[in-house]
Amino acid sequence: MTEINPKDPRDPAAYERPSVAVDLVLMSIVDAAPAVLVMRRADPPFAGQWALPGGFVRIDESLDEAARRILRDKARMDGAYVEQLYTFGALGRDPRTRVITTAYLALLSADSFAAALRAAPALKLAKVLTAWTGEAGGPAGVAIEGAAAPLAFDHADILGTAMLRLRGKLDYSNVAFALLPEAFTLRELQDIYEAVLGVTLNKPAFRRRMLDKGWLEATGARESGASFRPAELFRRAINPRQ
Amino acid sequence: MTEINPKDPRDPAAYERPSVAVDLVLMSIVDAAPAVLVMRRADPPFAGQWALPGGFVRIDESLDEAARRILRDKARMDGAYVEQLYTFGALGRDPRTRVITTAYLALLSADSFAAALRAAPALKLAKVLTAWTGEAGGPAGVAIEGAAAPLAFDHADILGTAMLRLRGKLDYSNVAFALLPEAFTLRELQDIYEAVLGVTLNKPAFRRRMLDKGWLEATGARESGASFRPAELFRRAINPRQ
DNA sequence: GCAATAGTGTCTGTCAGACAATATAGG
DNA sequence: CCTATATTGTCTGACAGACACTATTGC
Repeated sequence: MTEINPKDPRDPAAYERPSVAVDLVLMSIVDAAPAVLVMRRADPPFAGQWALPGGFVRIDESLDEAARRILRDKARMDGAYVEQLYTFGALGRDPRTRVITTAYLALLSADSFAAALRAAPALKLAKVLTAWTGEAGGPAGVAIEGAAAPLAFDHADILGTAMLRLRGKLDYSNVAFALLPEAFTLRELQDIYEAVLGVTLNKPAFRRRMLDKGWLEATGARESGASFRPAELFRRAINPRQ
Repeated sequence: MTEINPKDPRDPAAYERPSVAVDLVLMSIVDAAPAVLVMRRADPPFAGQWALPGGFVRIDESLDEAARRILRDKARMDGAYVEQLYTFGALGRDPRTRVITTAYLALLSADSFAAALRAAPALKLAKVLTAWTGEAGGPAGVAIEGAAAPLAFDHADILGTAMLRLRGKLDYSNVAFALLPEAFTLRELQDIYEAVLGVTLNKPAFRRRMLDKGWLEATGARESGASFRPAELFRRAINPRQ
């Protein structure tokens, strides 16, 4: 279908084209630890291994649309927080043929995460294994049902990049809210920060800092069910002042 | 050459493939203002308009290699600081055919910038026009020889993304050094920060902060040629403590 | 000595960490 | 009242901004 004419470097049709895919890093914080949704590969290459959900980009959809479609089809999910992460274009990353993949990062609340696991049986929860070795970043492994499992392709690199991005954005943006349900307590918000950053934070200071940012709005409601003083529930402010 | 078989969603060959390109944002700070190198397009689409240097990714090179090759071929430059910026995959961004482009950001010193302009006559210096409208970001225009000029394709979006990335990384990384020559004064370093952030900074505080970070190393040498007290020259520390 | 910029000292307000004290739900 | 956690108050040290002061070069 495509005639290769290597004579004209300005003509897009003069180049053999790579396949372009989108892979999703569906992350949440479960039991105070980062977790990601993976699927077991049925076919070669890497048959039997775990991989991030993904798919090829169609010729009539944008990259963002492809990410949304795969989120919908493979995780039965709509309306999550999604942002482009990085594009992986090394030569040997897919042994079949040349595949360039643009990874997207989606952040889900623990509730949405559980809902996706119920709605899409092919998905499996994997805990992210991160050696917090300084700023290096590097690839991140996963553990499934307690046992370390290798990831297919370069998906460990993708996951490592996702963890770095998430850590980096916590400080200066409000992505943390994407990992929480509509209403949440300050303790739950702090748990998110501590799980992602891998540190323990000072409670009064954290409280002050968050309230001063103006990102939060009191709902007036309180937690229920605990046998001690219930915490106040907050939500994301409608008009956050920057 | 490629047989389309839409029946098997797992087969890369089952999808019509987009063209994949790489575009470079070659940035520097010239006369205390952000500047970028552009080329005038000779052929349609957007013939006569200005565009970022770029090219199609070959089937036997990685994305990073393609960026380096284009840097070498179009800007006659080697060894600059280069990082991947973002991948632009909207549907109509190239009127000829489906082209997905991965943009790379390269940071150059004013000296390297001038050298590239001399070595590659097709390149032209363009001043970046940024309306510092809050955090929005948005597209950024350019001015060439004092007159505003439209950019081809979605290159204004790419440039806007580059400016945002540069601004964001100044605070927590040492990218500023990539915009300076080997040896530089603290005033020159501060000029970089002020030009990129669009603010004026306090001199003693800036000095303290930079020296405390441990990224700098005194060379022992001093500026020369000025008719006033010469400033001490620093270089990037070999073993920066984080 | 003069001009112009480099570099330093000091005060002050802001803010995060530490830690203690108080508040409040269920039992 | 007791337990466990939420929420608040206060002290303190680190640090950035402001601003004045001293240092040094060419002329």
